[in-house]
Amino acid sequence: MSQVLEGLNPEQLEAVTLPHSSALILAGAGSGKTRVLTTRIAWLIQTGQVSPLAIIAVTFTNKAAREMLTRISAMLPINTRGMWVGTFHGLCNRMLRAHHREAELPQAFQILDSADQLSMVKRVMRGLGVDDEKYPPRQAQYFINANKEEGLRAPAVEAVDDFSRHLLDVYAAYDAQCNREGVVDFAELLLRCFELLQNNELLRTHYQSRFKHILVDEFQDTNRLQYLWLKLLAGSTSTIIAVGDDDQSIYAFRGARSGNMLEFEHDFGVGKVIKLEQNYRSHGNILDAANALIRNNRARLGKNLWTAEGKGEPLRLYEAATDVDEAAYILEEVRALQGDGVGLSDMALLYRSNAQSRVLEHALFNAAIPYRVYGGLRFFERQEIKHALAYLRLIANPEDDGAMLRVINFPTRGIGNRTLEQLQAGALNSGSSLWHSACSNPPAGRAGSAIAAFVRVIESMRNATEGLPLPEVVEHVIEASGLVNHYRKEREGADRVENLEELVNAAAAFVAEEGLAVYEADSANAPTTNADEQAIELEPLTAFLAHASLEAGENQAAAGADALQLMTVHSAKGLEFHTVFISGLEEGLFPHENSLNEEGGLEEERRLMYVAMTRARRRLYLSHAQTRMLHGQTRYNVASRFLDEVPQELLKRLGAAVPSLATGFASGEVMSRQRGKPVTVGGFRIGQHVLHPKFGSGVIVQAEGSGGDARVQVNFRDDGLKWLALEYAKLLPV
DNA sequence: TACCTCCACGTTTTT
DNA sequence: CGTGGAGGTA
Repeated sequence: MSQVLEGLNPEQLEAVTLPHSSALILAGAGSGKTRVLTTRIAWLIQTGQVSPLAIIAVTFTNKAAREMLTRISAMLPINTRGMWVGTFHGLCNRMLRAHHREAELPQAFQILDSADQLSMVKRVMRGLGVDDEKYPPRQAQYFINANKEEGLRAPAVEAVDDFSRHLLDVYAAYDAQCNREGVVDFAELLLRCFELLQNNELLRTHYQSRFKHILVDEFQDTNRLQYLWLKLLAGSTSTIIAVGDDDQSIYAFRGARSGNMLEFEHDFGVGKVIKLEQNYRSHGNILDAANALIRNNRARLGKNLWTAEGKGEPLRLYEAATDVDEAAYILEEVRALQGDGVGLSDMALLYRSNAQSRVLEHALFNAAIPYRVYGGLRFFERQEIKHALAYLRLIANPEDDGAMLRVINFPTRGIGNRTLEQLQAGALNSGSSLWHSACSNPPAGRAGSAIAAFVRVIESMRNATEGLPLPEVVEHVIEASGLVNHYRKEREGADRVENLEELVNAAAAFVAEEGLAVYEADSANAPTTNADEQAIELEPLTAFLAHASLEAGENQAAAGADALQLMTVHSAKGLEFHTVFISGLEEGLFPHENSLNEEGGLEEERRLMYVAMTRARRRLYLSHAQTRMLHGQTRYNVASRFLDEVPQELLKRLGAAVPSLATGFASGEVMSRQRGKPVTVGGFRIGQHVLHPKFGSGVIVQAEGSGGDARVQVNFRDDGLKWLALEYAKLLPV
């Protein structure tokens, strides 16, 4: 028996050693799914069943892909280079580079990130003369992506009304412009790759027979197009091992369809679904609470986590008077835990939406507790970095109008809007790129010479960097472009200069580490029907630019000392901590009010809560505030319904159980206590919890009038905000 | 061209 | 309340 199998539980073992048939593995939180995936790969190879070249493993994030490669390397003394392990986008990129001609792309095609895509959409809309008031570019961008992710090109989409007809025009023109410039967006990577396999039988059968084993992580997050791509790649001879957890599907809002799991079972004739239900992360009480909560969802495949460990501590529920009070409480507990030896970085402070972090950060900052907020700007998304990349893109491909527009006047060179308009008109007239138009028929006069100067800058950069190693190319460009000089002169530019220098290091690291290897790997001994695949020799610069687009860098503030982890529940997925604080558990916030009108919205919110709870290993805090400042006004919120769905015997209640004027309305009283004493209207006061025969329970948020005209606004847990006349409404104080 | 003021807006996010 | 984008002015 192979030693990689040691220590697996029966279900894990079954999943790892499945025969060559497609399977669905329902893997709960903390059940060792990554271990199962990597061990299966190791087992397949070690037992000599398949060559590493016959395996393709797909993930959603680069982090997950790296983790997988690291673990495989630890188990097997082989070079993992020939193995295709990566994200959907990364793998499609790899395939498209190898077969760029068949895909009708330049080999050095550039990848647009969301921001690049948006500016392209804006540009196209301006060209078409579409009113961007009536058709917000963001919406057009969403429209394009949503359709691509359904596998639909513009001509395949049916226009149902005038509005969608306009958006379709934009979609078509946008695609045409991308083709002209030789650029692709994220969704295009997948769609183009899908179409490549669909239209080219030779390539399709080649890859279908090569990749005998397809393994997919986080399968519940696949969208329509990703599923179609997988299906096409599998053909009739390959098998797919799909690992996922429908209870952790929290990305429906961006097109993920956990329904793909059911469809997969059907399409691939999956007989038995393997369930990994033993949890190796959390104590029993935490799991019992999470299980009880998620049982309230109807749309489930069904699964119940258990642990061999003890029940552990009860969950702690804190009811705070205000958001500030909530923060103060959390801070106190963090300090106490720190005293007990729990590291700050082993504690996470979670919230539903980013706006909630401010109050928490403020409190932490004042208390001088180190913290780290996830979800800020990432390295390759920074302004100065994008500028530098735009120069590099222009060197690699002068047809790239987006790059040209970004830097033609940055640093400023006296090329204003007027000149730019002339240039764009010229390009539009001749149907060519801006660069071409700038070279062949530049505008007359001063503007013309400014443009000629810019053209010379780019050309001399291209000449000077030809044949240089990548880091030196980058170094030359950040200097010769004038970027470094520009930011040196700026007041707050020091950080930006530093980042530009860091870009040189990033390029050096890229060359030294993986970098190009991925593109070269196949040449060794891949059985191939295609000459291209054997000789992928990508320019280092092109590869680096693709890397920059596909991996925007760490999604967090600078790593470093031991720090408390602050993040949204979404970004916490996949992580675990000794202690987890889930804050803002209030109706309207979590579940978020916007979700209540959406089909399946509440269930997605509940899965989100489930994900949040299952992050905790040992201790879980749940908290809510009666009063919270949001969008500049004080809101009174009822406790989240999710708190009622947790068995009460698992909870230890702390804090104010009953709202009281003394503690409860530090900020509310500014409004309600105008003349030294609390305003009461017909025996009710603002912030009071009430019961209505039809609408159920709620909280009084505002009041106006008096006597017979007295009206109060109540925030009902189920029906939202309503104005009620006290004379008629049968309100009961709670 | 740079700065400033005003206004609108305000889930979740990876590639 | 805070931010970010747009538009206007020096």
